[in-house]
Amino acid sequence: MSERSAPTLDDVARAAGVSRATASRVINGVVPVSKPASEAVRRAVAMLGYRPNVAARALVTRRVGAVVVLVPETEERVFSDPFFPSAYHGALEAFRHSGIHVLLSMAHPHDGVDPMLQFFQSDHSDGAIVISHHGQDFARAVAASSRPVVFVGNPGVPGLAYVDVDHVKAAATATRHLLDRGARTIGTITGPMDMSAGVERLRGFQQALAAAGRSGHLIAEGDFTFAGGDEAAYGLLSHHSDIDALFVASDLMASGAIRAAERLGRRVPDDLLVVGFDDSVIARQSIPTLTTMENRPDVLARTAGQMLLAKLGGHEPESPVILDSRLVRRESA
Amino acid sequence: MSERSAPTLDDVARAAGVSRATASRVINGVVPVSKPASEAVRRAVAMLGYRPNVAARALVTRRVGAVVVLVPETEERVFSDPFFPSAYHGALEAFRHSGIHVLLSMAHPHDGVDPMLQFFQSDHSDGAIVISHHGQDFARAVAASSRPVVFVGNPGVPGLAYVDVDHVKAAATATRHLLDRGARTIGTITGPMDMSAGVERLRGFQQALAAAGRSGHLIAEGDFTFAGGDEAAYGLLSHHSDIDALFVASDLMASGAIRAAERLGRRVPDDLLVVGFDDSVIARQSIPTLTTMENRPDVLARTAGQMLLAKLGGHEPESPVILDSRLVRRESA
DNA sequence: CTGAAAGCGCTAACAC
DNA sequence: GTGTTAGCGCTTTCAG
Repeated sequence: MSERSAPTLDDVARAAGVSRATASRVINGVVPVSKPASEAVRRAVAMLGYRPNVAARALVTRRVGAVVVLVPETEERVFSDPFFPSAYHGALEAFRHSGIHVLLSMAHPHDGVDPMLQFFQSDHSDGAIVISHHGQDFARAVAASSRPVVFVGNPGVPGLAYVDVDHVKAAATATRHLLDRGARTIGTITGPMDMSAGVERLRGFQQALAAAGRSGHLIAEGDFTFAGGDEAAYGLLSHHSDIDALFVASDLMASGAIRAAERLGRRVPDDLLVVGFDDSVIARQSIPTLTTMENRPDVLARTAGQMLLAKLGGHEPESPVILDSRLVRRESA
Repeated sequence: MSERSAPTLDDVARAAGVSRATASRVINGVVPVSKPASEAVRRAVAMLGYRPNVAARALVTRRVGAVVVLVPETEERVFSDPFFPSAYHGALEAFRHSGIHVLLSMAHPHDGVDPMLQFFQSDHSDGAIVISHHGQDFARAVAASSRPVVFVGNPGVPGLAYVDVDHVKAAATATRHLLDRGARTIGTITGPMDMSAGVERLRGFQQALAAAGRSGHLIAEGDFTFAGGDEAAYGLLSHHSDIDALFVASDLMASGAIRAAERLGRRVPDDLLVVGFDDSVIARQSIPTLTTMENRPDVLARTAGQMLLAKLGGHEPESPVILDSRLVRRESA
């Protein structure tokens, strides 16, 4: 309520009996400054309760001290798939001792990604990590900014930095596991076809099947949600009663698929083997527990954060960074 | 990559053949400006791809165009209780057509609330909505800022604006419902005792019991998490086998309590009546479905947002705003 | 090691 | 209606 405006650097300098330049130096820890001067400034800062004005500072340094995690998915989805909290956590970790804040921005159910884009392009942040983008438009729009961006997942646009999992290989591993378990007719519930993770996991599935001399045409497209997995599996299983195994491109969808199977009177794993993807908490909570491919959103995002940090420091990180995945065996297959 | 720095207002003005002031006027939609001038400016903006520099603007207007939702809980909790997404959604709605961005900030599991506080006090935002604070320190610290703040839930500090539910009344309603259903021995799992919602719901419980001539001493403190509800209920029920009804201060805890009851061989609602609080998605998904007290985090946060908007506009909103709650009957009681 | 001075890009009086 | 002129609070050459 005290309407006397906040103390400025000038006030501090005056109170400390030094120039504004010197005060600035000690506050920013810039090297050459004498002990008495720096102590006087420190005292003045404490006494006045001085806080640097970020706008003024940003105006000259072109740095605001914050980065943003851009998730072009609706809040509803962000809050319902454990992938995102984990990823956000990883991002937070990367910037933990950097003095840089990590903001989170998601799409509005009605307004879509425009506000996010606008926020980012208004230079409220020094850079961005993009997680779970669809298509290439968003990637392009984000990359058009003058600030550095790192993607989690291949943006499909040359020259943009990203971290990713080897989805093709991971999906092939999952599919081979199903074959090894004696599956004869394997279907898949894919991720969205406008996401590289969706497309590549499908490709891995098909490659593994082709390598085994099988055809991989039992495909239903999902959207990485529980309901989407349920629906896709229901359609696939009711049209193809001979399917005895399913590779599902995410755990959340896999648990939806299991529910669909139950509705159709098929038990997992007895009548139907299921392998998911992500090894998220859902895989452990599901009944039966899910055999799945490891995926570490926290590591992905942390790595992306480190790459972004490098870029902010003027270095160009190696890109892409591709993480490996391994099979986690549980009850469902 | 183009290293030529971004166009400034000066560039726009020059390209449009007007002064910087006029350019600024049309960009900000300030009234008096001639048609030809405004069109020339608009063209120049489009041609140059001009974007206002928010730092420079903020420096003079003292407005950054963003508010923040401060949730002093760990990300883990924020992402696991449906209360928060709903609240965030409400906040978003309030600012939807205001041109003001709504950021989300939560506590770090290790670093606690300090980074949040620092972020807010660094004036990265124009104001804040605080949701789910514990104790009074956080409220005080936030309120010490020069920017407006509105709380969801009574901050317990005089003079601070807030929206809340009438927890006492709601808890009493829930408890009376249990009595009406013939419960003889009613226990409660409370929220944290450092939160007003926790304290007041307990008070309502006790008042209702006292009014009915019963004693309300069967109390276990919970922490609004699933595991906390499970644990608290387990302890309470195993020490007091005569308990035949439970008022649980949140749905998430109530579903934990049901799990505990099952472990103790008691079925809900046959052996044990349970009333939750929040009417969240959990109440509908739970088995059995939960009888609960309505609570609308989205409405609470939207209202808080409207109040904050009023404050930003220089008006002082009426405070507190107290919302009513009603019983939602389902299977558990 | 320190101070003086020049802006960063923008808005807001204030004149015209 | 429009241009001129001050700054907003800070960092950063550049001299000393």
